[in-house]
Amino acid sequence: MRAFARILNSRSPMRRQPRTSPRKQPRQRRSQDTVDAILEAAARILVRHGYDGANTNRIAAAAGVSVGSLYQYFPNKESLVAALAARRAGRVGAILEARMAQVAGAPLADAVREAIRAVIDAHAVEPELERVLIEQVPRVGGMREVDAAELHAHDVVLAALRARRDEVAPRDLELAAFVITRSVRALAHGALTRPDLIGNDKLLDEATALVMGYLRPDHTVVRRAIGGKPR
Amino acid sequence: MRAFARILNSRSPMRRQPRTSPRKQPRQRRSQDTVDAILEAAARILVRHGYDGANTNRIAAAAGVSVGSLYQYFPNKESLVAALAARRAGRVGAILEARMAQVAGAPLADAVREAIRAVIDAHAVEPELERVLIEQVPRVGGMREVDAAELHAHDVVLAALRARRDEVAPRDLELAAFVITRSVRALAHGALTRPDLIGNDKLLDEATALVMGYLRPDHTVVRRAIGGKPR
Amino acid sequence: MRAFARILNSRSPMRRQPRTSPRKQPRQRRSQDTVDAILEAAARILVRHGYDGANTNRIAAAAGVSVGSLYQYFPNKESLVAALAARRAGRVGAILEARMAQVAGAPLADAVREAIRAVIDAHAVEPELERVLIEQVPRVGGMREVDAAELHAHDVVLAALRARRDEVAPRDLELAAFVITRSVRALAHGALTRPDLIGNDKLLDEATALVMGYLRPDHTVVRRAIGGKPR
Amino acid sequence: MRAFARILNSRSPMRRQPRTSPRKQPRQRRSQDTVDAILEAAARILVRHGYDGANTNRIAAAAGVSVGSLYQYFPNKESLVAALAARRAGRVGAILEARMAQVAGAPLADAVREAIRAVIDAHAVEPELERVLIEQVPRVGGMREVDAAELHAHDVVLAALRARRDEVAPRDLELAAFVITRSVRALAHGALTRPDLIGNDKLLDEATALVMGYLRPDHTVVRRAIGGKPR
DNA sequence: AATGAATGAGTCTTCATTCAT
DNA sequence: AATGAATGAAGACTCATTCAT
Repeated sequence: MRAFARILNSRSPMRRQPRTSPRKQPRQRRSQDTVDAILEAAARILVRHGYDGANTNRIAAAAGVSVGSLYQYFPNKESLVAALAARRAGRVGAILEARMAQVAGAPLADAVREAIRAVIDAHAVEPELERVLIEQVPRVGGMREVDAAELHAHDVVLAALRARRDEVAPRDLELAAFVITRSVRALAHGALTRPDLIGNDKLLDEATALVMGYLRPDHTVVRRAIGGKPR
Repeated sequence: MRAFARILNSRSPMRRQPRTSPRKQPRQRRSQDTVDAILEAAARILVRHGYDGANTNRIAAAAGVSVGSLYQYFPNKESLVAALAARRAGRVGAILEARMAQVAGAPLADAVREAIRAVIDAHAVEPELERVLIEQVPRVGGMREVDAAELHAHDVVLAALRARRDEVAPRDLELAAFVITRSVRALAHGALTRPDLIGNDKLLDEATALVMGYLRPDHTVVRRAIGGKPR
Repeated sequence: MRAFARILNSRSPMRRQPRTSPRKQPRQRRSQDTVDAILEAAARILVRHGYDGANTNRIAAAAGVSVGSLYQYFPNKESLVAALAARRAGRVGAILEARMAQVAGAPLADAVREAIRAVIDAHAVEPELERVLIEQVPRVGGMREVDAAELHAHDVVLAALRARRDEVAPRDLELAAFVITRSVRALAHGALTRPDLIGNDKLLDEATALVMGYLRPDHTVVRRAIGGKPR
Repeated sequence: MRAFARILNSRSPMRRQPRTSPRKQPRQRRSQDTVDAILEAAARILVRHGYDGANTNRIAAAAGVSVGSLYQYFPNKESLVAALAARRAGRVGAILEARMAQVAGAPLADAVREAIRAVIDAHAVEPELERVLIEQVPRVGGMREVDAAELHAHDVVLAALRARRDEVAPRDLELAAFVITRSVRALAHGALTRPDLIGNDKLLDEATALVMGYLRPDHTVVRRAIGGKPR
């Protein structure tokens, strides 16, 4: 009963908010391979055809499995995007957290710069997929996993700010974390469409200047050492 | 003949990129009313049901016209979103430009603050619709109009930066415009989901601090006069 | 939003009980023709392939219309059966009521016989379709229309019994109506699978004897005048 | 290869009529337990979700076995219903036959009453399952087992009528058996939806009156002793 | 210009059944 | 014997779009 199963999911009139979580955990080895193949294929198709151009049959075919298998593990099309997004968000979060730990003792400017570098790099791994996910994730709905990841980044930043409470100007650290997280992410995403910002540190320089100027307004940024006079 | 129509439109493998511009300009007064009714209905439906839940028949019905009439003025579903987005972008751009002109002679800090206020306010007029558009616009494709609007904002900011070339630290003004435009927009959008930032100047304070810190690293920001010692 | 629309329908865990009522009333002449064609085709397909073997695409094709048109007037497959059943039930009810009116003044035995004849005849018009409907109707769910028709028959019989209150033995007339309605219908249906009972009055004789024996236990039935001694 | 399998089975254009008999007889004790578990689960699922909502995977899961095991004993979904129906029919038949034997020497009126009581009672054991089976059995096809059971009831009644040939009015005893069997079954089924007829002898009284009036039109029924004058 | 009936390709999703392990 | 992952044909249903009226 297709209709029946769906009934359980609806919440708001705006969105049907279908369960985006995987249907069942693969237990056997074979299953895990299947799941991986499906996810890889989904990423590929998504990149090549966009969300609307991707359909579950196509994805299954590209994965070399039957649609049935796909639906064995993913309750619907959206959950595929959700899984991909969750995977990605997890990676970004892990990278960020690791780098933050590394630079915990470094001077603020260095720490900020390295953290931002981590975020930019993390977002640039699979830029195509990244872009599709950015576009599609919001419409796929609640997506608790992704939200959780965003929150995670926010928390990591917040923790770092608290640890350096006396070094930074903003008093409302929660709000500061929001401002920083949002801005840096926006820049990292924005870079995806600006080829001139890829492969060099230009964006990193600017983002660092932006955040440092915010955290330490009295701070003098050395943007480009090369022959530049201090600004 | 849907498939057929698509073939004519497709350019990249990724996206079919159909024409998003209106089909024909309404000339008579009655026509203009019809177009407005359709657009209002589209906005309403989009807000209430999301892009996927919106269908042209439903929109036409909500507008009190027949589907046929809808297609008289809009070549396809996406063009509706495009029109809405263009309309909105136009408004934001106009507001920004006007405010910029007003504060052209004001001190930098004031100018920045007022410009940001304009952007935040402009984005908060119809927050629901705003959110839907943010979510859907990217997937609707190129959307020249919207891109144009974004570009317009960018240009306005760039022009302002050039006019104050000697007052601001960044040397690559184009890049600076990118950084500022992106960041502020991200914050304005982010506010949409944070009720605590609506109806007060908290976000405005922070955004101003962010941008000013970027433009004038040596600048001392007065965030909240309330008992705060200068940072 | 397919899923969305469905949510509204569910009631018991047992059955999704989708709306079986037509989707919209055809207004134009063309529409009515379409609806008729669909219904005719549905009957044909149902008879030839059974409920499970019938699919909406096939029915639409047989009707010479597109699936879309079918769904314009019928929300789902089941509603087709419902419409057919309702139509049929309506006819049977009308015939029964008319005949009842005609024999209102006749002797009880004659009235009973004629009413039963009406029922048997009504059920034998399209025996194939009849059989399919009998089989499928119960599973198609609540089917208010059909229930209503059943109720109608029950009411007609009950009214007749009340009018002849003093002529009939049973005291609980409502219960008697139930017994009679059920039994006669069962016999009429049963005849569908017994070729030997078609085209003659054998079943009519027996059913009349059954009902008369029930209503007037003291009554002497003349079953077949042919050489039979009174029973 | 579902389609393929069907080709092998199809006989009439109307129905594919797959084999409904169990696949193999369980020999070991464990196997029998498995079969029982499956049947119980099938009954449960059928009652709770209806035929269409029941699927073999679900049934297997509910039975605590794998689908594979299910298919080890039942060639297809329909055979499950068939098995259930056969089981039930067998029980009803056995009860009827036994009761008939008991009242073979009793006065006709008593014999009839007791036989009917047996039928009503037998049908009321698991009313929910009963209803599902009534609804679904016809569409599951020929169902030899069930037909056989029906036939069995018919035969038992016919035999009894023959034994009392001189006591009963109808001359065509085969036809009389048909009339009686059908009517009583219809009433027993009908009672399933009338709560007021459950748990008392009302229906039994009426059914007895119906059958006795048919068998002995000259017979005086004593329906309710309470204050009633003989009818 | 408007209407709204008609279209039909396309999509998601299910589930009976098989078969490698 | 049992398992349960995999299969994939099949079907219900939607909705952007067209076009006769």
